[in-house]
Amino acid sequence: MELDARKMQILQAIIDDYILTATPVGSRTIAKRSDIGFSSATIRNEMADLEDMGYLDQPHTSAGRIPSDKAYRLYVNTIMQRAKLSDAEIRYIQDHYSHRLDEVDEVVKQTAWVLSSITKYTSMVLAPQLHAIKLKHIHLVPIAEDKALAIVVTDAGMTRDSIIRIPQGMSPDALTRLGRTLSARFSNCRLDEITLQQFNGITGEVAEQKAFLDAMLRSVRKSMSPGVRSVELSGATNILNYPEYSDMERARALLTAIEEKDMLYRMLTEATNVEFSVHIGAENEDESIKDCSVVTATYKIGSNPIGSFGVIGPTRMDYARVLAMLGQIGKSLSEVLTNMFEEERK
Amino acid sequence: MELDARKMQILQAIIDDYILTATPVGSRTIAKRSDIGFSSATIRNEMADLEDMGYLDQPHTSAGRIPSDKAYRLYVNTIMQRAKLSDAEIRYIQDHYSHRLDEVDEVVKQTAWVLSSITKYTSMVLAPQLHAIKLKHIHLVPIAEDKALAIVVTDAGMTRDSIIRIPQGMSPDALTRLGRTLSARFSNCRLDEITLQQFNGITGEVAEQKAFLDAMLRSVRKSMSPGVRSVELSGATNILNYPEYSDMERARALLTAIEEKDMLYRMLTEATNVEFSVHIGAENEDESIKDCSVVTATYKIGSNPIGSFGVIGPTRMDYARVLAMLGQIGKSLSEVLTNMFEEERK
DNA sequence: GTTTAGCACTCAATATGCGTGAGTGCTAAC
DNA sequence: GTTAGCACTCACGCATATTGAGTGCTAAAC
Repeated sequence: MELDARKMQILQAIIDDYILTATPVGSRTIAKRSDIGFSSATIRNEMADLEDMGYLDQPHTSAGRIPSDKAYRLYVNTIMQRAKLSDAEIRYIQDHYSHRLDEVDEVVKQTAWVLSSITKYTSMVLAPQLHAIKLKHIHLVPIAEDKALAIVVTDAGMTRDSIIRIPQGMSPDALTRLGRTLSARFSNCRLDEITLQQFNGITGEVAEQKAFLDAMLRSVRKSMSPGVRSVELSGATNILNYPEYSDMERARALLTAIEEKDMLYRMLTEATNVEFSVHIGAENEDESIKDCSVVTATYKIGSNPIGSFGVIGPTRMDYARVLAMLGQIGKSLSEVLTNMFEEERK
Repeated sequence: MELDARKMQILQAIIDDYILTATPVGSRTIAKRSDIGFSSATIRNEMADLEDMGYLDQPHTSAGRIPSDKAYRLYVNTIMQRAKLSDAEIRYIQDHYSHRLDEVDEVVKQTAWVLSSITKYTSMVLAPQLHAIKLKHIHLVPIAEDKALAIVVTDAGMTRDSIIRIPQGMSPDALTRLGRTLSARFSNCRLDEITLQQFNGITGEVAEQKAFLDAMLRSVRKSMSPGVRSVELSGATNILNYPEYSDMERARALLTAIEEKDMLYRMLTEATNVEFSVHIGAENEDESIKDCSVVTATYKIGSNPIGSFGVIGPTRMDYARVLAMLGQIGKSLSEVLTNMFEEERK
């Protein structure tokens, strides 16, 4: 059987309607639309075909049809065109990034909030994956007899510190010098590219301090990589607004899975590799969200994709609009972060 | 009417039963308990009295009685005795604090998790309110032409840093000296006690840098006070397990209010002043949780109460057990934090 | 005077049955 | 190929019993 233009048109009409109403769509509903020139009977025949082809499902014999995952996939891949946001929407997004945001954490939280408030879905934002960022300086500041503060300043101007234990007998002076040596050696290296082997390049006074350097590197790296818990959620309860989750059991299962964050972290990390991603229903790896869709986008600092964010919602999501919104928010978010770091840098 | 021993006994039986079952308790149910020597008719009479006195409510004429807020208040104040946790429970709690926890954030998150997993309620933990902690050192480290890192080391060994802009023309040397002056002046002061006025005490080379100092103080203070967003939640979906929230609308309203965190922050900040607090139903200020109970406890670093944590659940909460659990967790939490800082300190 | 057995009554919750309407598939005519 | 028409299906809503847990009251028993 052929998926001809008319079938396509009818399928789109069904998807459009179902996204809006969440109720199975009947042939008459479609026939009544002004832009369709066929009777309900004809449409019924086409719908039967579409069902055979796997694009439509029927909850029970006397109900209308609902689009299958396959239909949404077709829609996203070939039918859909990127929606254009209204001026008001664009302004809404920009406004929420216009006031001063000092901390990365704040920006992340703000993004999650804006995202869920504008899409009305559950949003998630992965904090910037800073280990991919380049080093600029390492300062070692003694703060106690056997303790020092390792301060890492990145290419992008961001700093992180962590407390490390100093080996016995190392003078504050030696510490400062060590900091300088390390800075010179690793300036412009990515944090996750520095391995213990590379310390071999540094000889002389540092050579004996392998264990110390190793501990330091680990400590610094740990403080830079935010880990599972750095997924910021917002609007989790939006889920409860969609009729597909009016069943308590389902809603609870989904909310519990989301609250866990593990899965989200995995998905978002994965998603950092592609500018946009759309996972529809059963395409999702994780059992607990096989009846949801997940749409993500990335954000950048400068031109490096450094994190991702997205929404979780029912499969009858308005993909076109969501993608447009993600695009716009990604733009604003990238700008804010880039400015933030540009400013630090100069 | 008098609240005699028998009424008390019956009331307690009703509360016990209702906490367990969440269904209105009838006179026969109570009469069947082996430790009650009265017939259902007698109990019915007493129950009518208790209802008149405001300790019981009746959802409708042909239903049993449920305890009122007033009854729970009486229970908590006079009837209840602190439960004793089983060895297994105590071990469960201790085990979850036994492995290495490096960061305060980790400890806070861990606490929230343990709390909700053991109580099966929604838990919340207010991050340590560090502005109440005493300063030890202030380091000022230049990191760029016009930028420096202000590192604050507290009495308790914790460090925080923030980037500040250096006034034009200040040499790295002057900066270091300024750090030393400030350290000497404010060592052992509480961060929230340092005001701009006190800078008057510092004259000489610092005198002209008022604006700079002010900015620095503000910046440091900001990085120390965690703010509204520092309420860590866990087990929000536990709420959905309780039949009192099987109504979607109610559940959504409550979850939304909790997700907001604003209210929780207010309550927990308040609660930091008292070792334990119990707010039953309508005793809560906030409209959205007037049918929940909130139980909190504080935790300490050394002997200073520095934060609080607690659970939100239905009013038919098992207060005795919850209080015992909060006590035990508070103990472990305080120990971990105190050790963490003791260790840093030495 | 207090307690209890007995009984009539109430009312939410559950089950039962029926009408309604949205929707289908099929067939025959256009 | 398209469409009108018709018989059929089935979830949903509604009204009507049925049930049973629980009450309050009264009168007898202790």
